[in-house]
Amino acid sequence: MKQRGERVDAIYAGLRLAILEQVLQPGTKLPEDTIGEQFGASRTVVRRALELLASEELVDIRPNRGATVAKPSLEEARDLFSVRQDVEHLVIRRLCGRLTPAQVKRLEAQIEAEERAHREGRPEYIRHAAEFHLVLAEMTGSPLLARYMRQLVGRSALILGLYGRPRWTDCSVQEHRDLVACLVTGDWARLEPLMHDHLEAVLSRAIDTAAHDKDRGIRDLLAPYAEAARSA
Amino acid sequence: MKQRGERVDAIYAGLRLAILEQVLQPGTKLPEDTIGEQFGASRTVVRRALELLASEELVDIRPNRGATVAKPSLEEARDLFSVRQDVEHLVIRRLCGRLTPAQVKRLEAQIEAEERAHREGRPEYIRHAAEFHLVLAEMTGSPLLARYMRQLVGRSALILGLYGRPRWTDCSVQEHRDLVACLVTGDWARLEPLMHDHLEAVLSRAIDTAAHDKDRGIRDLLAPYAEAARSA
DNA sequence: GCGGCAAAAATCGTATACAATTTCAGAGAC
DNA sequence: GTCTCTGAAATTGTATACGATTTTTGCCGC
Repeated sequence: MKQRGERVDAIYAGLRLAILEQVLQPGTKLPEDTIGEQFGASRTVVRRALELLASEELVDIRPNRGATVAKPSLEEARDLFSVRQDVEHLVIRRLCGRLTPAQVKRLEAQIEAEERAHREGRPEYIRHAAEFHLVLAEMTGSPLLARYMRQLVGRSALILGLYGRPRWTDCSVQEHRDLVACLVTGDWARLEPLMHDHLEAVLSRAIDTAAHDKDRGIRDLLAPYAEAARSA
Repeated sequence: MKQRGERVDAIYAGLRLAILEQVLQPGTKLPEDTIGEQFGASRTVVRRALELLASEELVDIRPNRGATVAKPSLEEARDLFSVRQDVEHLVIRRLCGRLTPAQVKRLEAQIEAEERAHREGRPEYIRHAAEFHLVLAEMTGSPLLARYMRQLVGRSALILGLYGRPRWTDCSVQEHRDLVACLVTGDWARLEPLMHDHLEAVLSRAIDTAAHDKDRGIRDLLAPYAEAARSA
């Protein structure tokens, strides 16, 4: 028997990817039996994987009612994005003007991969774009910051899948290039608003339009009742 | 049978407290059987509790070798403290000049409890002092920031227990009062260095003296060998 | 048809069983 | 005395069993 927690990791990674790629959509039930059957593992292992995902808030476990893919509210989304803004700010403050040549090369390679996928229409470009931010965090040399960023990026992806518009990363590639350029030259004055606007464009715009749509939706739903009340 | 994860929480909370109060010291082995016996629960439940603690990095789980109370290295300690500095900075930036009267009252009560415990020589004053920072984070209204702070504060306590000097919170009470005063008046210029120095005094000083001691320890250990080499 | 209710099915929470791995103690070689 | 090796004990990782809870189903009165 494979002893180590290798199995847990496999299921964890599989589910995580499925969630982030929106194969498993928010709200989907995740019964332990079914998943275990799929992966050829017992509930014990599946349970552990689900608990790991819950600790990243990618799945929601409610006592006695099982796990579902997390479905963050707009409020939670806004909280997440505001914290992410702050943490990304910390990251670039630590990196600005301090990148080694090797790091710059790594970042350029990352952007390269992103651009290629984007040009060829492959959907991985989203993952590459997200990874860019994770790589930045890792370059701070702070395991904690990297850990936080990993969670933040993961949850951001989930939320964008929920509320976002399809065209949410149109100009990501160029913006990432600009970010690296400023990081290299240490141009903090330009870097700071660049990152802020970049994230704002990708994240907040998505949920703001979602919020607008939601309001409109409610208004539409209420319209008939209002009319009835008026004519009564 | 009690169905809900209530049992897990009980064991989790119990172990967490024991670790933070240094009843269980870093490095201590935490066998699932023994703990289960103590709490009257099966390994399944204990395991889950240990995994929760591991996700906060209060215990260290190594595959097939069981769990031990975490024993962060000096490097990890420095990383933690630098991130904590940054996160505390985010917290006060969000709160400065925005506290409601109710919040101020809550903070004063917290400091009151801390002072009383301190004056009466009860060791809970450490917990109260730590809680002060957690309460601040919760007041931002950001569940994420609060979560991060909870982890950071917990791990800080663990590390201080490991490396800290006993007199580490001598002036905590007064400093906390000053912090609240600045938060109320919105005196950012004074607040920012106040918080920074407060944390620096409590956290970094502890590990810096530890690092110094450690170097001295190594030198002492090497002294005989050096002497032998010299006389050879 | 259609809400309400009871029984069945599905699913979860915990305990226990067993195999795999690690740890430890003691015997034997040197 | 110290080192190494071997087998037993301790401990973990996973599977399975079973009671408890939730969800679904099917039946009934209306």
